[in-house]
Formats: sequence, C-alpha cells, structure tokens
Amino acid sequence: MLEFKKTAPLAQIGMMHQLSAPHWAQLEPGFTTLRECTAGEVISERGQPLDHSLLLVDGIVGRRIKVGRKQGARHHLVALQVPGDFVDLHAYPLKVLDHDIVAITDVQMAVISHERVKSVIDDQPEFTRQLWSLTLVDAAIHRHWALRNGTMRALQRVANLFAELITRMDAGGAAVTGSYALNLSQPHIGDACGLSGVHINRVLRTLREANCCTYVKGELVVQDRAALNLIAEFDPDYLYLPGS
Amino acid sequence: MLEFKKTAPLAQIGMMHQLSAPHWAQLEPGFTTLRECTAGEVISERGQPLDHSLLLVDGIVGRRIKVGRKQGARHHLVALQVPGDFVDLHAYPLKVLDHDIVAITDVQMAVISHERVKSVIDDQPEFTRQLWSLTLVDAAIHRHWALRNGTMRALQRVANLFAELITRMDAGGAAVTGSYALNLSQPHIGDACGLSGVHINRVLRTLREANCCTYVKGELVVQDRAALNLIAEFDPDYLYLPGS
DNA sequence: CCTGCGTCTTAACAAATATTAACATCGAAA
DNA sequence: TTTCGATGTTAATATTTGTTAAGACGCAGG
Repeated sequence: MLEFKKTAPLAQIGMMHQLSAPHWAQLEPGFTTLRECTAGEVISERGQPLDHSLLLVDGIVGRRIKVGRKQGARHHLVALQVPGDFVDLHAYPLKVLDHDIVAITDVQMAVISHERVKSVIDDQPEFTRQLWSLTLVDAAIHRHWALRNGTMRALQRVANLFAELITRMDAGGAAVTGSYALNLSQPHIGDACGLSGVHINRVLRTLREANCCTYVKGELVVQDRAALNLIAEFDPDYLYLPGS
Repeated sequence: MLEFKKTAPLAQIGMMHQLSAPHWAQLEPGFTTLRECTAGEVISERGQPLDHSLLLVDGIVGRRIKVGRKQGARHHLVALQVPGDFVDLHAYPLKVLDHDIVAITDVQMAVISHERVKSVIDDQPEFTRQLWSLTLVDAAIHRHWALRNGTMRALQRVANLFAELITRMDAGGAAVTGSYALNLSQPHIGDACGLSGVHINRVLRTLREANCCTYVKGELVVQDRAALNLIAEFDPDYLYLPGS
C-alpha cells in the first residue's frame, strides 16, 4: 500500500455531489492520505476491523463474497463502485465488513479515519443523516442487483448492469461522451451478473450486432443509449439521484 | 388500516435485541399505535413520502419491486422481514422509498413517527450509529440475496433462503422448535429466488425426499438442520448476529 | 351437499444457460 | 524476437429451468 501526503484538495465528484458544499467543506480536510492499489489487490478483507473508510477517486472497485467452504469456493461480485463513491462508509457504524473489497482496476482512493468522521458529524444530526442516506443508496443498489439476478435473462441483465454503471459514472456531472472505461473482464461481468464468461461473450456479440453498444478491452462505447435503456428496462429511480 | 392505542409495552424481539436495554427503553414509548394489515395488502408504496417507520411484531412482510413498464410488468421480492425487524427504518434518512412494502401474511406492526425518532436520537450519536447499523444489516442481507440469485442453482437457493429465514426467526431467543410459519406460497418463494413456481415445487419435493425439510401449507418443518445448512452452504456471518 | 376458485402437483416439451474444449489474439517478459 | 499466460471467441453438447397444460386437493360460499 502506497500512501501519500495529500497535496491538493479533493474535488467533490460523483455521489459526493449529494452532500451540500458546507458539509463537504467539513469532510474534505479529513481525507489526509491517498491509497493506491493495483488491479486484483484486496483492499480490505472480510472480518477485519476497520478504523477508516475510503472514497474512490479513480478506477473501479468491487465487493466480493466467497461462497462455499475452502476448496471449490466460488467468488461473486455483489457490487461495483465507481469514482465518487464513498466505498466503505458503512464500515463506520458496522466496524467490520462481511465481504472483501477488491480493486478491479488500478485504483486511487482517499482515506479518512473513523475518528475524524466521528468528530465531524457527532454534533450534527442532519449531516449524520446525509451520510446515513449515502450508505442506504448502496443498499438500494444491492436490492436492484438482487432484482436483476432474480428476474432478468442474460441479455437484459448485462444491458441493465451497463445502464446502471454508466448512469452512475455520469452522475458526477462530467461531460457525457458515450465511452466508459469499465475495465471489467468478461468473467468479471459474469461474476456480477451470475452468468458464465462464455455466455457474456455471446451477449456482448448480440449487443454489438444490434448496434446498441460495443465492449472492447474494457471500454464500453454506447452507440444507442435509448436502445440500451430499452433492452435493460432501466429505471434509475433506485439510484436516488438528485432531481428525480 | 386499523390503528389501536397501545395498551401494553412492546417486547424487544428479534433484531431489536441488538439495541441495548437503555436505548430500547428510550425508543419503545415512541411506538404509539399498532397497525394491522391483511395478506396481500400494500403497506407503503414506492415514491410516497413517509413520516413514520414500522416495527414488525407479527407476520411476514416483503419488499417488492416492479420491473417493466405498465402491462407485462413482473414483480420481484427483494427482501422478507420477520418479526422483530425494523421494517422501514431506512425511510427515516431517505424520506422516500424506491420499492413497495407488502404484507405477505396478515401482519401486526408498531408505528413510530420520524419526528419521534429524531427527538430521541438527535443528541445521541452512539444511539444513532446503532440504528444506522440496523439499516446496514438489511443492506448486508440484500447483498446476500444478490449473491444467492447470482451464484446458486435452484435447490441451493431455496435451501439457503430457508436457512436464512429460520436463522433470523430464531434470533429473538425464542425456543427453537424446528417448525416455522413462513406462510409463503410457492410462487412467493419463486419470486424471492428468481425461479418459477413450478420449479419451486420440484425443489421442495427434492428437499422432502432427502429428509431435509418439509414445506406444507406455509409451514416449514426442518427434520435435519445440518443437512439444510450443508445444501445451502449457509454461513450466517452476514446477518451480524451478536456473538459471531 | 355441491360448486368454484385458488393452490399444489406432475408431466411433456421448449428455451436458456453451463460446461468443455479448441483455437485466436494480444501484450508482457525472457 | 520468441514464448508464455491471460483473455477473448466460437462451437458442440449437457444440464437446468421455464412454459404450458392438466388433474388433484382443499376450502369457502351458495
């Protein structure tokens, strides 16, 4: 783990836009170090007590759960976090996590100690509620993942995952280019959707041949976003984005 | 909706055991009314602003999400709550829910206003964190549902759901009898597991013929809990039960 | 008592997806 | 450059699950 002394203030990106400027101004100085991890690295491990939380600045991280004892254990991705997500804020009230957090791509994260969080919000119930809400948006996303894996067929699942991820990546307000660096391997997508890597390959070909979107080398290029949202039956309400 | 003036104090059941006695003592008087719903009734509807939350006293309620526009819309159960669960405490910070809450069986719930919650916890950051944690256990359960629907085949899914539900129902400390009144129809179970009702029927027969458990008329009788946990590859860590 | 409705049960068949295997492609390391 | 390993691609086949349909069963209302 590399840690650098912070040299410049963090920008308020992605989901952090849900915080008011004054609240952000109070929280931001608490991010005193930067942590960088390389793809595949386990950022924090299930069961290990945590005294800090992480704000994702760049890259993609996943929450991974192991199912089955010892050998033959399979992994499954139950969440993906994009830049601007407060990755494990829920470790603040819970103290211990029930899942691993892994770097899917090379990532940069800003670190804040729970002690610091506590001193900032303890006498500010409204601020506390806002952070609480942030963790509940993650819960809503989890519900949607259960929904996706429970009700949708393969094509729709993948389209829906893509629709969710790009909507969340756009949430920061950066220009919408139609191109997204997900950097997920096909088996990664399979893990997230409960499908085999081979089947992901078939689905990606179908999406490509439908002139909907193209996924090459971790880069998602969306040619027809309306078509993608239609296939995905995508309704972003569950993301609790401002102005919906 | 029937509402009664409360006549006797509520007992601290199920998940509410996670609160300390003094905290419970402060919260309990806030539950001033009882609400009863009959099976199938929608308790609160997606998108509707809420000014109160509900503690489930008796029966089973589900969180249900509709997928697809207008006609041809399918439903999916993304969570089930058992007695002792603070069903929609997350409505306190979020104000609005992204899903419906429906009564699966006839249910009794205790109502507490958000105003009351606020006045009790606003100057008690530690108490706030405990309630925050309660909502995050729900999030952990959602993650597990995504995992279940994503990685497991039908038999294991159903066994795992059963294992989860009975573990949570036992959490209150009541005597473990091996018999549980789930009162879910087979299509309900299918909704929760992302399987057809017909296939649930096949799975239930398999579980019965394996002398593992029997599900008749909404009553789950567990003959061999070890076998059930084995089939389910069940590991209750994610429930954050005390003493694990 | 019958009737009708909902749920359960089962079977036959169709569709979706997993598995396996073989080969291609690309980039990194020797 | 060459080789190696990881990832992507495709096809053949096996398995799982969905769909449809039909009958059984139980229960509430006439």
